[in-house]
Amino acid sequence: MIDIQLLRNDIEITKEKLASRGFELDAATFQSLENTRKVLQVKTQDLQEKRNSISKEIGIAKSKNENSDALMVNVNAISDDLKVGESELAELQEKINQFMLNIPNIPHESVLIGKSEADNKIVKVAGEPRNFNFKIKDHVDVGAQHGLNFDLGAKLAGARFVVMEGKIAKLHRAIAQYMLDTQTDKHGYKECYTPYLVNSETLIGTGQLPKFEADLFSLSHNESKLYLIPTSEVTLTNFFRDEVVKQSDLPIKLTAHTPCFRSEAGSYGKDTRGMIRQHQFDKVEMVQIVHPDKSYDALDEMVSHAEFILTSLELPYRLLSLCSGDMGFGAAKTFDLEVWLPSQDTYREISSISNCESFQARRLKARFKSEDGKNLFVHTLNGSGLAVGRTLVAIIENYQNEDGSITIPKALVPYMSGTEKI
RNA sequence: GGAGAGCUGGCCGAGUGGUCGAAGGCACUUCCCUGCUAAGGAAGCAUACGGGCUUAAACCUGUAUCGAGGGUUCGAAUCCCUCGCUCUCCGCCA
Repeated sequence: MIDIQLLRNDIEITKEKLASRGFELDAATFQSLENTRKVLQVKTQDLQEKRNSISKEIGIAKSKNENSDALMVNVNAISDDLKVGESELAELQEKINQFMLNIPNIPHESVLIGKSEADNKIVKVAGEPRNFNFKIKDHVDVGAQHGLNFDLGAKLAGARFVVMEGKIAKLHRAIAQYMLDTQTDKHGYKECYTPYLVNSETLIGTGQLPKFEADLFSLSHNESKLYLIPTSEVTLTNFFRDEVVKQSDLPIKLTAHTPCFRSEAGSYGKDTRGMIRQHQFDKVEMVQIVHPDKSYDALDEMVSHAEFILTSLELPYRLLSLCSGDMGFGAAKTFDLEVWLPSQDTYREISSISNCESFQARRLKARFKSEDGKNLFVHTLNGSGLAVGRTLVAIIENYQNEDGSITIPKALVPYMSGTEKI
């Protein structure tokens, strides 16, 4: 959620900034809601004040055994107006709240203005795509003989699900373990295990709801509804919902390896082959909760933490700075890491690292107590470190051999019980 | 699944219809005293959102908040209903 004061004070400037990411702010609606709110709130609070003070007098009168009939008449006279005012005000505030919840974050000033991924800026290209002296296969074909089974996934659950068996399942696990160990032991994140099902408040906190319900899987439980997490950013960041942490506790760095569930509504026909786009995939997520002055340093740091995985796995990649039109709903600035996929002759996203500034914190009421005793919103950041499934794809393709075997990247050999090739 | 107990400020904990945003204690902040440490004394110390004033802050003022939501009442932390969560016992269970 953006700061409502930005709309009260500088709505035209804010509207312009939001337009750069393709969001049209309905300023007229906001201003009319806001004008009504102001009048109604003052009126209602005024009536409440009257009721409270008369009620207090009644209490005093009763305790002295004095007659309070006249006071009762007074207070009854305002009660109808008050009831109407209170309910209208509540309704109006809910409308304003919904309006605010549907506004995306404002891009940081360093973000390039652009419409789509075509306008993203390549910051860095690292590693050399390997020269193959044989006809390469994609990960589906190479993986098939190692236990990567899409037919079985489809049989059990439908399209966009996969079963891994044998060595490929072990490699998948090895990748996740390696990432988790690296982010904890080397980069100082605290390892966490979290629920895979969450309630709607949690998803509102990180911004998936109310706007992106269609992207989520959900299930009903008793009277309520639970959602499968689309990323552990959701659970890790929500640790701090309604919390005030000490300034000295910052920065807080958390990581988790979890499955992620996405309905992929609206991506029909996209990446239908292979495991680039699955309903269920594993990811090692990094989250940082930081002081507002430090969030852009933290962003750079997190990019380097994700890059380290690619570098140490010796996978060619590039780093992109996303333009305003391609960023996610809650992000003020985002870097994507893309890994080289030889079968597609291109780079594909394998990590996305965002600074949400105070956007999520405001929804979450996640604050820290500053040195002068004030409660201020923290800044929240999240990034993949990395997507496990896509890393598996990248390894299968980049490390494939002519005979169909796959060389295990050096960094993963210890996690494969010493196996150097499968 | 059955039975019971509970949920109050950063923490502990009083408060069963009225001057309660909430006693008391701990922690914390400032000051005083004490030639270290310790002890003692005074004051302050929840959050959110409005309105006023203001460049802003400070400040003044109002409203709301005692797990959440609804109800009764002139008035609810306190009474009623629904839900959530925690704990104890029983049953079942990986």
